[in-house]
Amino acid sequence: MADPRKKTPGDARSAPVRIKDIADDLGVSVAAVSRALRNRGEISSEKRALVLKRAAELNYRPNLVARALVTGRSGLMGLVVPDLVHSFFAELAVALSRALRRSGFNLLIASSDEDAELERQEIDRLVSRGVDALLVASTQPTSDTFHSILDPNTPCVLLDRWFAGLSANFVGVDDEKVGTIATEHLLQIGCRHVAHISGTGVSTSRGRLEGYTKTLARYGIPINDDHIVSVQQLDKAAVSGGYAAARKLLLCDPRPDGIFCCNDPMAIGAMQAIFEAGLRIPSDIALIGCGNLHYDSALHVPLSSIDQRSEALGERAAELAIRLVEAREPVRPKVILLEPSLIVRKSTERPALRLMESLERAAEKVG
Amino acid sequence: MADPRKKTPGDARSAPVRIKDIADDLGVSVAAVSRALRNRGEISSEKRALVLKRAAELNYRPNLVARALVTGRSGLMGLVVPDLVHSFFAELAVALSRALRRSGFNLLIASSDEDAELERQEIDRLVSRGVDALLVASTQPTSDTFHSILDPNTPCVLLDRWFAGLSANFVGVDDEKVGTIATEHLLQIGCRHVAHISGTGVSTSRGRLEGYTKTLARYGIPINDDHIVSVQQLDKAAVSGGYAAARKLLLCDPRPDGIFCCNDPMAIGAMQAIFEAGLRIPSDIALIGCGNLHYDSALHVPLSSIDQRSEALGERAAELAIRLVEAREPVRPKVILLEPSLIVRKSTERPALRLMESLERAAEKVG
DNA sequence: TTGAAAGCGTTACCAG
DNA sequence: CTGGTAACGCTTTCAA
Repeated sequence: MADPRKKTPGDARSAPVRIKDIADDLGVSVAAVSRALRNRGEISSEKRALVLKRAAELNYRPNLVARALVTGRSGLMGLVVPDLVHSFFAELAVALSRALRRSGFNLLIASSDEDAELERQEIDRLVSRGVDALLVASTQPTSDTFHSILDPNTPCVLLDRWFAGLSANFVGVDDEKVGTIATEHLLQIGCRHVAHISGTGVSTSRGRLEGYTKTLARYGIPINDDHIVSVQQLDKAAVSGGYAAARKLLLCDPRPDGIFCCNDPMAIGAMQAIFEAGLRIPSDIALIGCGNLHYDSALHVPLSSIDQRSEALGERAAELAIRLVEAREPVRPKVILLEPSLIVRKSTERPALRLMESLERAAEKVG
Repeated sequence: MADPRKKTPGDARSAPVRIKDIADDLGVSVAAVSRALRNRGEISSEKRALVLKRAAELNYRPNLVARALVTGRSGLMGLVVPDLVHSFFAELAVALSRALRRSGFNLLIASSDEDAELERQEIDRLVSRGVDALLVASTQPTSDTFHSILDPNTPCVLLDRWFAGLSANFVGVDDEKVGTIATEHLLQIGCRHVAHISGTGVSTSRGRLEGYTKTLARYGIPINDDHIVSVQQLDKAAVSGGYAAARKLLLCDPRPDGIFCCNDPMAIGAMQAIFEAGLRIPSDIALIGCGNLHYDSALHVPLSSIDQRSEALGERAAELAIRLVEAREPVRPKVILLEPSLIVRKSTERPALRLMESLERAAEKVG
């Protein structure tokens, strides 16, 4: 007798086994099998054992699509980032994916290419796919456009970037502090003319710029507008953007002796420009980036950076997203601000600092 | 009048709008709305326009989960890699994701952590989720274990790594050629003692090793077993593995004057070991890796590498996977081998080579 | 404890 | 061209 569920007569592929198949096979109801399989609801332990055994034999795989349709929960989370090629977002995606897996969620990743409209489409699509929550490093220009995109039924966590005035879930670092730490570090190693290569449009750039200007002010240093250069494509063309910006800075008078870059790829571009100009790092110009990417320490000159804690960020975001999904009712938006930290490498190591370090090391040994 | 579809009485969230809502609203059948929305089947253009307009007004989003259940196609592809933190796989994931998006697919990414059992579980789960195809850089030890994992109804494309004797779809580079190009390059720049830091267990390592030994043989150079060091954790701990392996190599007599590393992270580790030993690259030891990662050119010494064409690989794999999904019947397995290419950077630039290059450049100008 | 049956939102088949 | 309606595989209520 031919199996009516075979796709095509000559096809070797057999249809996947369903709950009903197990039920028929065992002469019990589908309800019982469903309960046994998930170890839920009332069921005798003998029957459960029987079902489990048969399911294993038949290599039964639950159809998660069907389950999602009836339960209204897919076990999927959606991640939207501006550019997955930018290592910070790749690292973030990895951390998120890891953390979510532990709770049985899978991650659906979409790139917006720093295009607000494309981001809208991707979010729409993820919502259509029934993701239980959305995690997005948004590229929207304003809080309004962002809000208009969201689906009221899908909880959302903002990553890395936030919007003024928008009450939303957010996980990221304190960007003003990022700017403060970096700028202060450059000042403390003796830089007199600290420049900044900035991004545009997003909260991270604004916050870091603010940390930069406030710190200079606090140190009584006048702000030189020429020493602040903005790069348009924050992530997509960061390296070339940083390169171009640094070249502009090198023409300034006075020439900067320290540059704080909005992110590490920009710093890599800047590094290249500095070398091409025949200058040395850090002796002529000290350089610090932001993101603390995995390969920073292996760069031409190992790059000092501000750690944005991509791993912790992923964990905390996953945690928060899961809590939102679990909550039956809407929950008050939560903001998680992680502390950025300074990672000193060769690109900002000046003799003075090296001296201090060796003193500290000596002190450690003594203590 | 209370909407019976509201989740909870006090809840501001309203249930998503369905086809049925539009149908009721317009006084037409769900079938008509469904057809209009997808622009399929017979339907008058006036009615279609009407439906489309109302759908837009109501901000209708198709429920892709329901659609997947009935059509048996999810529009999802599953990617399984050993370690997403390894840049090669991150770059591959990005390329794949990009290519798939153009055809309306989303990508579900899972990491196996180089654990065969975990890989099995992840594949199971992706199949459960109804992915239309699987793309996997497998960590299984043998062709048999791999085959036993697969679902007969879900087409699969092997990425980067393949299994002897398994007739399957595969997209990757020709690994023996990788080994040949790298080894030959080191010989041609004048290395007399070329060592190899190898991986274990997977086809890529075996192929590259084979290219290495065959090339030495072809040049009439006896193989020195001490000059071949294997690293266990191919991707998870590649940097530290490369570091340890290089340290071992530095103790050899004769000491290698050129090292071909199985991948770039290993080369980064090796680079560190070489510097720590007070040696210079490339003058004391030339170094070449494999993968041509984005940041290679910004490293301490810009790293020569064999390009594995992660972008093209993603593209071709996406293409192939889509074809498999589209095909109604099983299609004969296809193997796509991409040509690896040599990327020369400072880590293998020897005076002799520079001379040759300038000669070539001069020749070009003349020609 | 058990099983029958009513959905979940969509598509696809058929009869008008 | 149109509109009922039966699936898709599963969970969950409800009555036995």
